[in-house]
Amino acid sequence: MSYNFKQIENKWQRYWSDNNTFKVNNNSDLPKFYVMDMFPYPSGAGLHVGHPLGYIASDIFSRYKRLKGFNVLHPQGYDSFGLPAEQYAIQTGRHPKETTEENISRYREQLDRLGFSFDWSREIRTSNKDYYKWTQWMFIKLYESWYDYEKNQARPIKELILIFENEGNKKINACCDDGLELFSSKQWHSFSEFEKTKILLGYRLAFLSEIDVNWCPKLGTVLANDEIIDGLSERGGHEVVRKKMTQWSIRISAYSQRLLDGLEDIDWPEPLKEMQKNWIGRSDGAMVSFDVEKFEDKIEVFTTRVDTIFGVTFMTLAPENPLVRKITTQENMKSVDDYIKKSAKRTERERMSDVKSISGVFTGAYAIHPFNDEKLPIWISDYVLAGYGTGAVMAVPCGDQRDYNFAKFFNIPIKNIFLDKDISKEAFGNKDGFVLSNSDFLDGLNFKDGLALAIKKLNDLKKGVHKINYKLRDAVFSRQRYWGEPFPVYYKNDMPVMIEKDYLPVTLPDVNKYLPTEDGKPPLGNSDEWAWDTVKNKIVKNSLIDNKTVFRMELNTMPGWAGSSWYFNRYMDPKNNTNFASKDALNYWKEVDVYVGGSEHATGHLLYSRFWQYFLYDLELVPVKDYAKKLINQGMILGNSAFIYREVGTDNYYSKTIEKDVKFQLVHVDVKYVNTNDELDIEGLRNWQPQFKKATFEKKDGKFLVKREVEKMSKSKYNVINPDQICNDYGADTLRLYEMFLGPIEQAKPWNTAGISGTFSFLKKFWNLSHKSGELSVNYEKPSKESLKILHKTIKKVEEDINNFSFNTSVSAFMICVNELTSLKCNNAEIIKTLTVLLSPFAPHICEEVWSKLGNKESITFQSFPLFNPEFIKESSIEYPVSFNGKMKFKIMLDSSNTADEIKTNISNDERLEKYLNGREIKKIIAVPGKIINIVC
RNA sequence: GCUUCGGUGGCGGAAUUGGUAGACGCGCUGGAUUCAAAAUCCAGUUCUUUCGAGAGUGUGGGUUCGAUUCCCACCCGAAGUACCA
Repeated sequence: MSYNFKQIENKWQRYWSDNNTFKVNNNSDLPKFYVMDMFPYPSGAGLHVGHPLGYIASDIFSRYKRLKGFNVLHPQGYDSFGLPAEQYAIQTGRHPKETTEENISRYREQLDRLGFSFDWSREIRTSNKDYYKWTQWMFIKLYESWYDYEKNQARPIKELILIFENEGNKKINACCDDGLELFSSKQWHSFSEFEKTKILLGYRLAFLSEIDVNWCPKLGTVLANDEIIDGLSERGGHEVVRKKMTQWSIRISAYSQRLLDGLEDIDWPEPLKEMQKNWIGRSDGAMVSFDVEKFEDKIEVFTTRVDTIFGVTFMTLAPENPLVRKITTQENMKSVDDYIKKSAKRTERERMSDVKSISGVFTGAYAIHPFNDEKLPIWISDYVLAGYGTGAVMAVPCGDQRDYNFAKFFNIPIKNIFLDKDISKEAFGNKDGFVLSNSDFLDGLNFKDGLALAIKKLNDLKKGVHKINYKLRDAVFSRQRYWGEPFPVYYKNDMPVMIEKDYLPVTLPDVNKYLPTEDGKPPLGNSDEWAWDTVKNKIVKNSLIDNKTVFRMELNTMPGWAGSSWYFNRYMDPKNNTNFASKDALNYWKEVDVYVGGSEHATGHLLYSRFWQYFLYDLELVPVKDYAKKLINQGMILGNSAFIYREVGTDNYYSKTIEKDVKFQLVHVDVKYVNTNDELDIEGLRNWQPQFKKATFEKKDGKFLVKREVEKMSKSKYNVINPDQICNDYGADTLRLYEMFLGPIEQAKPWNTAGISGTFSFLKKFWNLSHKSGELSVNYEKPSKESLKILHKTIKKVEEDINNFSFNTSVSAFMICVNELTSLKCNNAEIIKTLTVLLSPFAPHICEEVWSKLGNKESITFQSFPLFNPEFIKESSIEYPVSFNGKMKFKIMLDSSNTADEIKTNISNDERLEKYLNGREIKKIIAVPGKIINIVC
């Protein structure tokens, strides 16, 4: 029997599990190395071949680092709270906990078949109460902290209270923008407890406030900005509308600048950093204050172009701006009111899809230009966003295309402040290549100087300041869902109170149904045991609420990103019950050295978790600021979908490229009924779905061909390839190698099962190096020079490639190596032993088998990675290509130790030179030792 | 629109600081083995060709003895983002 992958893989998977081979200790003299994958959400569909791509890469790297003598932490867990389990619960009434557990065990089975070296003793699940106890604890920490903009870090709220008691909030507010009303220390002391609580909420990092949220009626919950794609919910693609609600938020905006700066210190993919930069959206500009005629109120605007301030001809407010109703004149009230109502009704999606049409109304009020006291009409329009800046803009039609279009549409004057620039057709929006004119004291200046002078003058008048604005919004932290972490919060006089740490976790109550209550409360409102007894310090029946000792609990739960924002710290010490991780464990493992996962989390998890770690770092709860030094984004493996042509309204299907004068529509068919030549198994299809049972299929030239298209791999597209199937047919080692061989790890690439035979036969050839007719057959003599050369060439290449995460080229290197050794008929034990260790990170099962057959008792896991010896690949003579003017003509054998001059002398003596010179004169000979000779003529 | 990444055979993809373009694998063609098939092995496989050679890495230009690689302009594709003032 030759290479029996089934038996081998079973044997070694059992061996690793029985011997706890991959269990890792927190106490070790070895240097540490931490390799982590983004933990999966255990969905009901199970894994397809795309999922393990990143896990295979990280596993190869982990196994490589073990061979290199590191103490490697390579854990895995589950992000097990989330929407799909809850949607399923709504449909079936089954507890999400049950279905989640089933999904997890299916995931585990699939993962185990691939031979990963995870330390499963450290498994974590975000939905376990021992885990979310600490998520709740950290939420309390966020609640009990405020952001000190002067020191630029989070500090305990107790210290803020001390400051308020001593000096009020004057100094604090001076350095932050969303400052609240000023009060003195005396006033602070005079406030009631209720008022104090309310004021403090304005400073806490976790706070409760009434805000505009993205409400998804279909899902019955709010969503964060990153959970909305194209104005529709990421999950399910439902409509999202704006709505005012009282919600928990996290003050991530306080960390905008640090999150931006921190990108410099981490080795993350450039495109991903770019996405985070855009999301944070820093823009440097000024805050300008415009007086409003006949009112005390001022309009604050944010602008990046103060230099164009003399080009302002009107002001525009967002319809939601609270000032609008106040300043609108009587005769304009009706049209303004109608406009506000109309735009409030529009969904985000409508607003977005309707970018081009111009709309707005005049309020009848006027603002006053800060420098020349000109009257500027105040308009409202929904091209101004309430959520960005101050929800108001100073409109400069000559310099901004939107303002320009608006002015043209409503016949508002356009003033040209750019010297000799034509603005009759469009605005001049460039920041360079112009000189200001018509601009009073700014005349003759360029962008940079104009900007500086305008800000200075505004400063003098106390009408404007330099200001940096960020797009990054505070993150909404409440979800109206069941399957998430409950808040450790109860309400006393409608003000939130945190449940003390000693009584955590606050466990999720059971409910009889998972939908919102009749009166629209979140699902937790269905529980009749969700009240907090402040005497017994435990959850009690709702009927006991008396608002004296028993209080109502928070009904919302936390969002999916809560649990995933800190899980990398928990792996270090996952069973700790007195702390989220011990100081010793945190100090030993510090941070993740290599983090592998998809770039789709760029502006979600990967931003939130950075923020969360900064916060923990500020409170000195973790020893490092950045939790992941290096990040690798694995690309998606795409499916190769199959379609057949159906005549619209009939059950007639046609082969591809058939010519028929009828209307076709494309119908997905399961790829398992299509062979590698794109031919459809019609009989199989008939049994697949009833609609095909009696359908007619018209072939072309005796064949029924499908149309192929590359799409995302998904159950609904019937293009899913299951890794279990591949493991059955070819084995896990082949699958691992093939997934790596497909192409660069970070690139998206289509799956094509046909190509897998290449890696499969590679493993068979590797097996046959040491086996003859099923028996071990090796020689123990001294290895030949040639075989050593092949081996060391491979060691060098493979090690370089692993360090560059270029696994596709290292698989190629192995193939070349085995092919060459095979043609040498090399079955030398020493060579095979070394090669086996080298290959073991990629194909661990077969390597363990060969390794043990060669007489080794220990697992190959902790052997030493082979040392590359350059002596073996040294060549005394090399074939040099000789080219004329860069065109290769012939080859010449020369000594590799020759200097450039010696090479030149040698080439001059070669008789072939004459022939190729063909009478031309040599101008120059370029020789690079070991590489190339070029003759310029 | 903006930002980022990419464009190389029939296909997936290689190519160190600019130095033999197409490694490796799939597919295809021919051959060996076989009663036959599968499996395996060997040879070939960018295109054109008068078999000398010529052209060739999205297009056009530039730098260089020499460009897939560097520079400029453009075309196409993917991802992200968007009335962001």
